[in-house]
Parts: sequence; structure tokens; C-alpha cells
Amino acid sequence: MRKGLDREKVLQTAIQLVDQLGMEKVTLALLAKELGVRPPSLYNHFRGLQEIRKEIALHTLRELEEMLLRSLIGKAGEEAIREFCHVYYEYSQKHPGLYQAAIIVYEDRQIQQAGDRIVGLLLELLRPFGMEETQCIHIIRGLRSLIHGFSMLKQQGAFGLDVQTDESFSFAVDLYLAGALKKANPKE
Amino acid sequence: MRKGLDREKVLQTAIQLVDQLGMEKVTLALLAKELGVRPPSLYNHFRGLQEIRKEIALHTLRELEEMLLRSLIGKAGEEAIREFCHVYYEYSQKHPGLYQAAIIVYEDRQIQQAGDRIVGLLLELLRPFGMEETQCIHIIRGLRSLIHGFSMLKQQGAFGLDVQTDESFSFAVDLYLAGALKKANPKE
DNA sequence: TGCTAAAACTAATCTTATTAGTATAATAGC
DNA sequence: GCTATTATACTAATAAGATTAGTTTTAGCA
Repeated sequence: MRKGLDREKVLQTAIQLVDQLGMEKVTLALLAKELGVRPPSLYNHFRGLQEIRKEIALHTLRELEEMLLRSLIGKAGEEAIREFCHVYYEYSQKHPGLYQAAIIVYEDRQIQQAGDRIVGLLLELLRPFGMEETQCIHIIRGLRSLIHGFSMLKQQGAFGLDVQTDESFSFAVDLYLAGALKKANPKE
Repeated sequence: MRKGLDREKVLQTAIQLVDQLGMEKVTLALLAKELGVRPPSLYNHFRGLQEIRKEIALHTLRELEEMLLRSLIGKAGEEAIREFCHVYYEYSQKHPGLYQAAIIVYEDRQIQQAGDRIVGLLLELLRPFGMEETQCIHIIRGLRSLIHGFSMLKQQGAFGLDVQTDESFSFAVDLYLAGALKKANPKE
């Protein structure tokens, strides 16, 4: 019963399942069932579940980076940074399963690099402000923490339902950016 | 072979193991071994692994709240908020396993309440500044996201090793607070 | 057409959580 | 002090999952 599976098909199905059901629910058993195949067959294409998860994370980080890049076309300065924040946040809300998959620790060089590329975008956006290297790093770490933390907490339902959370996000980003950019470039 | 186990002893051992090894590594099998007992025996004291995990989370949230309360004695205003942030951050760094356990989603009323009490502390600290309710909520959500996000990213080793991360944390908190408190109370 | 290698399979192992049912020791009531 | 009860630990078994070993099958190519 040759199914004509390959790495790509397995991965696409896995991505789709994780997007729909979340990381924890996606087992080799379920994935195999979905592909009409027995679990051990998947080992012909992947070393095991960990590798599949790593690939999902990689895919997600790359997709996110591409969306960010696309959204930043023709934008600069504070507007660009704000856009970055919102696109990132929206992605995490639209794809909670994939986002979760992407932020688990993997101790993997490729994952690390994919993450670094996204952080690197922020660095580029901040460059024109002409701040000191060290200050830049501080600012980016904080901004990243803010976005990431908010995304996680929102996803977990940690915020009550009463006040608009999207508004809170914009508000918080504005606060942080106001402080950061004023400190860095008092002229503007 | 009566071992004289009880809920408390099991929980203490579980907490210790999670603190040392991290959540994922602590299985009923390991916990039972550590207690010199067979896994099913644990069901005399807990409904199952989920309940043990929930209790660990609860313990952690309470311990964190107590540390925060203790550290806030005699402090007020901006200083108190800053102290809150640092105590929270330090706890997450000293007890990564427990912190992880505490922030997993449990869909549990008690957990929710314990978390709310910690957030409530921030609300108290912000009250004297006399801001609007809605603005307060926005500010707290952002601050919480910043602390939480930074704690997680630091723990995951997401930040490079070059620049002092503790310094980054203080820097970011300062930025955020500067923006937040200025916006709220221009006189200060 | 027949060979080779990839891709599927079955069977089995190991680990984990969990349930059912049993034995025993502590304890409460007499 | 004895007995009845109950809590606590046990063994045995089930179920789900990841993974490995070894086998069969089939597609593609010489």
C-alpha cells in the first residue's frame, strides 16, 4: 500500500493539525491516522515526533518572518515598529497552536537562527534612531518581552473579558515606545 | 508496608522534584520511586497527575504572592512597583520549574483566583496614582506582559549572553513605567 | 525483466497514566 | 483488649503513546 508520502506531505498535515488542535493533541498516532498510514511509517520521513515538532516550529517562524517583512514594506520609523508589533500579535492570536509550537525550547541552531532573524528585524527598524548599541538591545529585549508576554497571556485567557484586550495591547506598546524613543532621540 | 504518606508529604516531594528537574520530567513513576512507593498508591492521595500539578501551581502562586507582599512592606509609589517587578522576575529565575508549573493553563477557579490576587497587588500599587479604571487595566496588562514575557524569554535562553540581561530588565521596566506614570499623573 | 532502495507493514518493547480489585495495618468504638 | 471499619498500600491489568527491529512490497531504473 504505497501512499506516496513524503516529508512535505507529512509536515503539511502536521502543521494543519497543530493549527487546529494545538501542539499537545497532535500525536504520531493521530498524524498517522490522518495520513492513512501506521505510526511506524512516519519514521521513514522523520526521526521522530521531536523532529516533526521542530520542523513545525521552523515553518511557523519563517511564515511569521515573511508576514512581518511583507507588512513592513514602505514603512519606517515608529510606524514600522508599531506595525511589527501588531502583525506579530495578530499572528499569535490567529494561530495559537502554531505559535505555541514555535516558542517551545528546542535547543536547536536552526530554530535559534529563525528567531534571531525576527529579532533582527526589530534591530533594523531601530537603527535609524541612532541609539547606542547597548541601549538598542535593552529596548528590543523589552519590546519583545512585551509582545511575547501579551500574546501568551491573551491566549491563555489570563485577561478578564471586560476591557478590550486589543486596545490594551496598543496602549501598552504605545507606552513602551513613547518611553523608548523619547529616551533615545529627544529631538523627535 | 505502611509508609505513612499523606497529601502534604507527596506534594512537598513533588514540589521539590519540579523545582529541581522541571515539570515535564516529573512523572508519577518518578514521584512514586522517590517516595518509596508504587505509582497507584499515589491515587490514595490525589486524583491523578493533573491534580498534583494543579496543587504545585497553587503552592507556587501563593508562595510568590507571599514573597511579593513581604517585599512591599513599607514601600509605596513607583518604588513599590519597581520592587514588585524585580521580586517577581527573580522568583521566576530562581525557580524556573515551579514558575513553569504555575503558568500552564489549568482552567481552574482556585488557580485563577491565586493569579488574580497577584495582579490585584499591582492594582493596589497603582491606585494612589489616581488614574482612570480603564487606563489602570491597560497599564497593568502591559506591565504584567512585560514581566512575564521577559521571565520566560530569559529562562529559555532566548537572549544572547553578551549584554547583561538583568540590566535589560531594569531598563525595560523603567521605560515602561516612565511612560505609564507620566501619562497618568503629569505633575510628578 | 529483474535488482535495488525506499516506503510501507507487523510485531514487539518501553514508558506512562490510570482502574479494578485485594490485602493489611491503623484506628475507633465497644 | 478485641473487633469492625477504613485508609493505604499492593498486584495485576488496560490503554495510549513513542519507538525499534525486522519483513514485505512496490516503484523506478539498469
